Amino acid sequence: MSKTVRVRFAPSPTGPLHIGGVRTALFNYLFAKKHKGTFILRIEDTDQNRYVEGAEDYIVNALNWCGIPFDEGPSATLSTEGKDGGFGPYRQSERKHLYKQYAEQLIASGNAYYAFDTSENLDAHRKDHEANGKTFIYNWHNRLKLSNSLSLSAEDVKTKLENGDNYVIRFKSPQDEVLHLKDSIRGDIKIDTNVLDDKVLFKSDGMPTYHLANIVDDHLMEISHVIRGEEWLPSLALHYQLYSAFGWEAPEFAHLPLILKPTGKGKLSKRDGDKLGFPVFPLEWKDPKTGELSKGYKQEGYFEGAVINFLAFLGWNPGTEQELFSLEALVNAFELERVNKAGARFDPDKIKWFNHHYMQMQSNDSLAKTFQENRSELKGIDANYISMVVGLVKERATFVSDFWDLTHYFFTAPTQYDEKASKKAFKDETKPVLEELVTIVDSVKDFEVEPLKTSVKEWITAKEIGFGKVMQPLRLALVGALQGPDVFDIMFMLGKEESIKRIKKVIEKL
RNA sequence: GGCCCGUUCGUCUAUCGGCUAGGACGCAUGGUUUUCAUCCAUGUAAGAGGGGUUCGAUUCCCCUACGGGCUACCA
Repeated sequence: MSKTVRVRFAPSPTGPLHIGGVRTALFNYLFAKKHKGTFILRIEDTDQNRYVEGAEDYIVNALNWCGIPFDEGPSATLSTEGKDGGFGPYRQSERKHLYKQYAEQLIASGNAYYAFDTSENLDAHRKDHEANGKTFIYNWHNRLKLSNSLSLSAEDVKTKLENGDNYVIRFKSPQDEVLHLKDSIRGDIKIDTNVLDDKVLFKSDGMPTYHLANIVDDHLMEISHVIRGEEWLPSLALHYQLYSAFGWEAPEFAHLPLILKPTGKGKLSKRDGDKLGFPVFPLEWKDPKTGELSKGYKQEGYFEGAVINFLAFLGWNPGTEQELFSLEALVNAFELERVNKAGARFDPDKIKWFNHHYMQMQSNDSLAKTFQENRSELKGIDANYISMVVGLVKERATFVSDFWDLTHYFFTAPTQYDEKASKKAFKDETKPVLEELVTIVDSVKDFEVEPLKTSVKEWITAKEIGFGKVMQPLRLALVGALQGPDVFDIMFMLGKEESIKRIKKVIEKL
């Protein structure tokens, strides 16, 4: 890899960035950083009809949240500022003026031509062919029978253009050639040009299509490696031909495998998330038109490191048995050659597993802070206390949102006791035992975990009461259910007074 | 329909001609925790099918099947 690595992530601002798009961005980022290269964000907004307000901001915010910010990209109104590396602008709509000359250059060199067919006309042809069991391909087979600068006389063409007739510019796909395409992940691919059609390069609305804009921009921005989703593989032949027609050196291509639905057929879509209850977007998204709200990983309580770590392993692996990787570690380990060919199913269980691990790496303080922000019950409670409580339960949690169920009894006394457990633990003989326990607990001068534990245990042993007869009712009195961390940890956190209060409450009931 | 890509445990995957096919998620069982969870241990389960090539194929080639993508003046 001798040349300077410059890669780009080129999404369309047609909505929130899909998790598959995040994966593509991630692989581009990892590759760039691994080779000390540049990661570029380019906004492909050549289709004005599909433009969605806020989508570009969303993309930038999503990349930032994931910790994979771009080095060069559009100057946004947000915190990212402009990051022009001298290759801007980075929005294709702002580069509009550039493309037409390149399309015309192709016409001049005989690689492209004007076409005047209406979409209605073309649709009719397609339907007609389909009805006869044939496939309509706009190429050398029939381009002379259609309305374009190849079939029409020079004068007709001139008149049409001067009259301002609608026209598109199409690539003139060659006849009887075999193209040899290269893909770093898939190896060599051979394509017969006879099955290719004359793709539209320049639209009648004055904008280039993806194909033209993409090639021109990649060349102008000196992109060295194009890493994109597998859905672009069928376009690779056209793109190769475009580079060749311009006389430009093509970058290296790598087509990433797709991310598939957890179950069933097809690639992962927005609906899967709604149906199966997991997000398919990094950040929450509210559709500006319908007002519909889509869940985001961030808001659902996933840690960005966990999401990135999980995504990295969808279609790639380091070849070792290590699975937990920080972003830096991923950068070091990443190799394009180790990317898989086959599509990977999205596994919601696995990403939760990652999240559980990343939870353990978070500091109690930062977890406590989010916890406190998310629960109104915690307003005004000492941050240190919450932090200690979190430390006691975080190993059993996957999300911060699990905390409340796990810890509510640290903040509010139980109002009811688990029915089944009560029947088992609260017996007639429990009352005198608990009464005596109160005096034991009360007598502990240094109310710390160890002295408390020793006093209670010594008492149980000496009186031969039996641990179960004390511990079960005690836990029930404190927690309200038979769950949670060590009872003595809980008592210590609650303090002597509150602990006794809760035990007495049970005594009254018995 | 046409074209292209793919195919190892249920899922993510290792293996670059020598395999008792390894790991992780999930699931199951046991241990720890006098609770629950965590954790630990063990177990469960796989190279689509058929032809070649080879001393030997999960690995290389071909066919079939299946899966996926593309087939717009969308990206």
